[in-house]
Amino acid sequence: MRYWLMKSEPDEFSIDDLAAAPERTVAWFGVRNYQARNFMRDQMRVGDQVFFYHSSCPQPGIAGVATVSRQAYPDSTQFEAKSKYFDPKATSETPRWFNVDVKLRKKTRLVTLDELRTHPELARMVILQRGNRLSVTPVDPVEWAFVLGLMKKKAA
DNA sequence: GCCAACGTTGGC
DNA sequence: GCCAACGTTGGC
Repeated sequence: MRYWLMKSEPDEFSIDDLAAAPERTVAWFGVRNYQARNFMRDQMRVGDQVFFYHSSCPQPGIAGVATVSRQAYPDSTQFEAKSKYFDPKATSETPRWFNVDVKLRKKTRLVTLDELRTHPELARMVILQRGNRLSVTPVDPVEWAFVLGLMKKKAA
């Protein structure tokens, strides 16, 4: 089993939206970056654990824990001409973009980006590296456990 | 709204 | 296959 961090802009889709979704599950469509796609398509398996991260918002940070509930399959929005995720080069025979389904396990307190940065144990987290823009990144098991510990504490 | 970082595109 | 131009991300 692997650990991941997945970014979402709360204006688009927040942890509360996930909590309110049917089955507390959502198709993680719209990823249009090859590296992120490859993580989803080639490495994510049902049962993998996911940090749900709020980006591009006043308080960026990890807002909850989710799990991969369905293995990668073609992202349907790539075929929808009116979608902003439409890809004219994709066909149903040779889809280009894939997504997994993600199910909420629990909303947690917001562990902010600022707070993550204060811990030397997390200095190597991909999300904390300068210039990092990947929306799907692997999380080291030791880092995962450390962040879970932070979630149980009060905000710093 | 700025801008650093980085991915993609397309001319050659 | 190089690389300049352009687009996007995302923290600040």
